[in-house]
Amino acid sequence: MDNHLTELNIQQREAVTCINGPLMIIAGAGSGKTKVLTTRIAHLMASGVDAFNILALTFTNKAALEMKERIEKILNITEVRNLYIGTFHSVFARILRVEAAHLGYPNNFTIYDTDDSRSVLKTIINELDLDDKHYKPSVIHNRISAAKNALMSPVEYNNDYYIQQEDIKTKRPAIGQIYKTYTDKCFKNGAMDFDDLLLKMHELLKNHPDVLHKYQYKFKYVLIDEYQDTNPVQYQIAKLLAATHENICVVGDDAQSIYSFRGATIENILQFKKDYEDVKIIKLEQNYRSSQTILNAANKIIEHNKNQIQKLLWTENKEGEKIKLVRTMTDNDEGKFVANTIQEKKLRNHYYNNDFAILYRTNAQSRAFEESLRRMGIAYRIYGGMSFYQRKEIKDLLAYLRVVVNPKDEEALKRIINYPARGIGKTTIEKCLTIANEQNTSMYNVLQHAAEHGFKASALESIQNFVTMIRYFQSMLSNTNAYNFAVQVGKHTNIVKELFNDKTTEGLARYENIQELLNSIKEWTEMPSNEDGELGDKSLGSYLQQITLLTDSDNDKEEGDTVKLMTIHAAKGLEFACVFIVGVEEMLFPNVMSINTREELEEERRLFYVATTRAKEKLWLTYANMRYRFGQLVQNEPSRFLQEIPAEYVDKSYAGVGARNQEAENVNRKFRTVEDNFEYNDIKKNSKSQTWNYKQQGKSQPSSYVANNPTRTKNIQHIPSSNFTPSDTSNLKIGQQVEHQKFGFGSVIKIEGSAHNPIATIQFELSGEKKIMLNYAKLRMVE
DNA sequence: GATTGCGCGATTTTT
DNA sequence: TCGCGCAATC
Repeated sequence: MDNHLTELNIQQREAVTCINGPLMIIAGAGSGKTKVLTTRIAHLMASGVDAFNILALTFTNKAALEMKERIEKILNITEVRNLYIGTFHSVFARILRVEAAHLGYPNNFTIYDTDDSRSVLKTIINELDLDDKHYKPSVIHNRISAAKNALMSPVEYNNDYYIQQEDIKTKRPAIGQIYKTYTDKCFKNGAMDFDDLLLKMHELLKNHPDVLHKYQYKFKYVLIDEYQDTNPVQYQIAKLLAATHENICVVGDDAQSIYSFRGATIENILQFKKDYEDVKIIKLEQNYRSSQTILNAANKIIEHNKNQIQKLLWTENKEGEKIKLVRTMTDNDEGKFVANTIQEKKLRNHYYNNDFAILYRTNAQSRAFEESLRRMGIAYRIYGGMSFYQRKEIKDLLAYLRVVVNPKDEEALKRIINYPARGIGKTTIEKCLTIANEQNTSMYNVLQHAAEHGFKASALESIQNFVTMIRYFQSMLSNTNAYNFAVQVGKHTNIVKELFNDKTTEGLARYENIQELLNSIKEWTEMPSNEDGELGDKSLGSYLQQITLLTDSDNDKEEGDTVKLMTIHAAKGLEFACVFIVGVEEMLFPNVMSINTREELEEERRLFYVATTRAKEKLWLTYANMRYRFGQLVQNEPSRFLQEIPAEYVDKSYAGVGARNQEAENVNRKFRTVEDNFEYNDIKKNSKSQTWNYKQQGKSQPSSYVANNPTRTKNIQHIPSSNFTPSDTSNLKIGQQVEHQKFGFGSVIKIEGSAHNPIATIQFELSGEKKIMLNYAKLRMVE
């Protein structure tokens, strides 16, 4: 332990060893923040603090995991397991699971992700007969989220004059009503959304002194990472938890606060000093990451912000190269320049793809870079986009698990009640919902007593079969672990089989995704737990709660050597040898949406600061004269931020129009043959099946690109035989060979549905299993 | 039930 | 431009 202390500088050591009382660490970019936090926790334990009494809150699972791993290197593993390290959301979810009854919630409450929340809102908006084009669920959700993060209840929302005026101005006066209905509905469904995890935690501590005391006593030491990004609820919770012992240590950097649009406020940093009289403040100002040039430039940039805590980052690192400013004609040229330059640097300076990051302000900018990297055969990976758990097939299977665990979960129920199709159509579902509303009960409860509600015979039978199935699952749940259970559900519902039979590229990917999900459940089931019951809960309910809080990157197994493409937001906390900040233009960066107030502009500047400080050795700033935006060619001025960097740190020789990417283009030409060899290597390194991380659902376009993949195929379209004439299918039999104009040849494996609307399930040779409505589809019987 | 076609809208987003 | 969501078709 002691030798870990010797590795620290004076300020870092002080931050680690000063264990009692309130402490605020202002940690500049690259100043060894994580090192300090982890060493501090290790030091606490070495000083005799029990792991069970330490709570460390982070913003991302990734940060939590990294901390855990680092502490494990210092301490033994069992001890680390007993620590409470996690995101605000995941830690609170665990506590709420234990304490749910105090709030009238079931232990197995569902956690709604953003999609679920929006879907609930959409239902409500339609029920209230409002126009969902004007009352867009995403907009409403943001508004409600903001209210929750500011600790504002629906009642307070509706009584707030200023808020009401705002909503009237935007012609959305019903938001308050929607908020109220939404809250009620979530409660009825036994569900909490992301914001509720914070809000309910606060409510729990605020209204239940016994519970508050329990956790105050338990968490004698509280640590909070990325403090500049906390919002008012998180702030209040931290304050409550730390009130007895006041052993609270927060780490943050006001200059890196970039999430104010999500309710985060730097106020919390300023308020901290007021809340705790004897607060100790330590500044970490030595930067271990960047070259002097890069760091000096960053310092100069952030100086333009009025609102900030004074500090000056310095480094002992080498001066390094100047920052290269690059102007290109178009956005496509920008893409080419970056790809060419990466190629050049790889060859000349022996960098790996992993050393490069391309950072942009908006996701839409990624395309030009994807194209040029692909053309050059450079393996890359895009971060952001659809997460694994948002995929349809994953959500479908999870929805079954959710309903079994919490039958009140209406969102999940609606998702699976007729998937795979089992004859419970729209009308039946509508009717259930109406009855549930009238009787103020859950939809599942209506299904359970369907016989009393006068459904027609066929619908009633389908419903009863469905309920029987769910009951069967529920009884199974008590006899087996989460993994076996999930496998059984997949089998029993035919979901797995259906995907298995779909031989299209997308179908294959979906099948693999399901397998991946099952694997992850298995892994989770087998993961060792701590000595404390709360973290050792291996039930399915506990799994579902934690899974919702995971994001894409949490599944991210290190995969190959790739150039990283991501938004600047996503890059926070990361570092790369070589960084390209692209699209450094007015209207883009700073973004048009954020140039109206000083606050907005300063946040954009902090964003630019964050981007700059990601670079260790080399930094390029690029901008284009013209680029396509929303299909229109627009001309942009270079960003105002560029002028904020003193000329002495910048190499402008690439910024002249004529000179633009000549050098890189020459290099490119010269090394073309070598490049092809590289391409081959990239394929090999990167061609392990990457089944998720697709940018958009259903598209077979992996965001991690495999160079010139020869196996990539378009779906083969069937060309109908010349003698194709539709047959009369009224007495189609199982086993009959048929031809479909599009799907090709196949054989009938099942016929269901009513007499006037028969549905045949046909196994096609090329297209997999399909359900065909015989009234519409043209089928030719093959002799 | 599943596929095609049109119209619309389009920052950032740790959970 | 491009992707999606919903309505019209098979």
